[in-house]
Amino acid sequence: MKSLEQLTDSVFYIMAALTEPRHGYAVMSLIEETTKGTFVVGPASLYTIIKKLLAEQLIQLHDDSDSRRKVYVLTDKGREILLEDIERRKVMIQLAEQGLQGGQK
Amino acid sequence: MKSLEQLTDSVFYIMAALTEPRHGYAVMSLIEETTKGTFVVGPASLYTIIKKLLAEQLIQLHDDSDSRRKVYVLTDKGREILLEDIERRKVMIQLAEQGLQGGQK
DNA sequence: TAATGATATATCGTTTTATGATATATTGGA
DNA sequence: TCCAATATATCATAAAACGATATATCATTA
Repeated sequence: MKSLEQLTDSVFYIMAALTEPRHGYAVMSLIEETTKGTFVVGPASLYTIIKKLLAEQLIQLHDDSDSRRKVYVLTDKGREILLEDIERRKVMIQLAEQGLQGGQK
Repeated sequence: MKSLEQLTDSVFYIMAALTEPRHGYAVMSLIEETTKGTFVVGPASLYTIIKKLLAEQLIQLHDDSDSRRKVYVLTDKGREILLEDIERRKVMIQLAEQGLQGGQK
């Protein structure tokens, strides 16, 4: 994520999970659940990415973090970037589907 | 792409472009055009990925390749995997949008 | 016809990103 | 009290992507 122009899939999943305040472990579990185990973000990836997102101020520590759990949530900047990336991804899918249709001819 | 369970964005874009027979340079140009320069796959990434996709048999050399241009196209396996990944990505976007809506409350 | 810019493929070396393995500590049952 | 689940964290490594660069061809045009 050197420039955060585009989010990688892992980063996207994590940011999507942090549209609501959640602690790291909950983010991991949520991604695994919602993707039915298709996409797994292990602890190494998770905390590496969380560290970067904090540095980029796309997420922040939420109030009700205690010593045991650190709760994170998207910043406004984070929401904005997530929204932009959603749009990019929609176009991306559209392109692929167009291609697949065209090929059927 | 160690297991091709999920495609990275770059791989996805390239495979989407190869729903129709195209040579490498055309793939690069197409991605740049269709994403309005948002996403650029340079030659280094392109040919690295093409090499892998060939090895995994998700793309193949197309008939009308000559010495100058190598034309590639998705294999059936490639189409299948691209389709699966489109579905994954749709769910992914849905999750993010749900989160953003919920947070608005 | 020589030069130029666009087309086209390719690789080397490095950076960036992701992950497996592992460590550590806490909490809530059985 | 033992164990599984919860929870965070890092190290070392692997995988993925990319900048820079090299090389060659083709079409245009000066």
